[in-house]
Amino acid sequence: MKQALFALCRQPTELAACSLLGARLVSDTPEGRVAGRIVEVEAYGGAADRGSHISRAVTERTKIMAARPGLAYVYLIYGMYHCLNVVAHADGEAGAVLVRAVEPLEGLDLMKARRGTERVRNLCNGPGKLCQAFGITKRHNGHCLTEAPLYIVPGEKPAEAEVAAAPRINIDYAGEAKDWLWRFYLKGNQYVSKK
DNA sequence: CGGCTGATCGTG
DNA sequence: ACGATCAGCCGA
Repeated sequence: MKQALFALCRQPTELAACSLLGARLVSDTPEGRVAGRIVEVEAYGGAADRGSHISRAVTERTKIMAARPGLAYVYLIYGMYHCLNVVAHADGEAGAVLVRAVEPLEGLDLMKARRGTERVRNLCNGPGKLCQAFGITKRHNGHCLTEAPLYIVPGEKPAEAEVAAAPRINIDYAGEAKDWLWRFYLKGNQYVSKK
């Protein structure tokens, strides 16, 4: 079970990204448990991917992208939101998968309270939103995602026909890499962040 | 569309 | 030390 996530994350980042679709993300806190199904991800690679944090420089913050597959890379964006990534890459490479959207399954009331909305579709349909709903902060940076209190249970890899590939969002600075089809989501799923 | 917000990182 | 930048979200 734990080996399953490690094996999934130890392959080229874009393949790991696809394979994470359908997996279950669980967060336990003193306030309760929330859980959901991953429905949208983006792959961010190593030196060759100008959209990726680590391609600019290997720094204290970004070096985790080259660390052990299966760890969480959580960072603060725009001063107020967090983004959850899963370190994933082939041996000797670097990369991480951004979890962009989740379909809420468990702990809906807690999610609603944390998010300040009653609309289920607005709870987890964005990387900052799902971190808010799941209580994910920089404290989870470096945490191993096979372990409580924040963990991922891989599911069946979705059939290729159910997966859509698209350019990644908000990386205009990434040169030619901005056109790479490294965003993946489940076709027709209503909890995806954008159509 | 614009405002919010602060860690991060290159520059001096 | 300083300033530019930013893999978002919200409300109008």
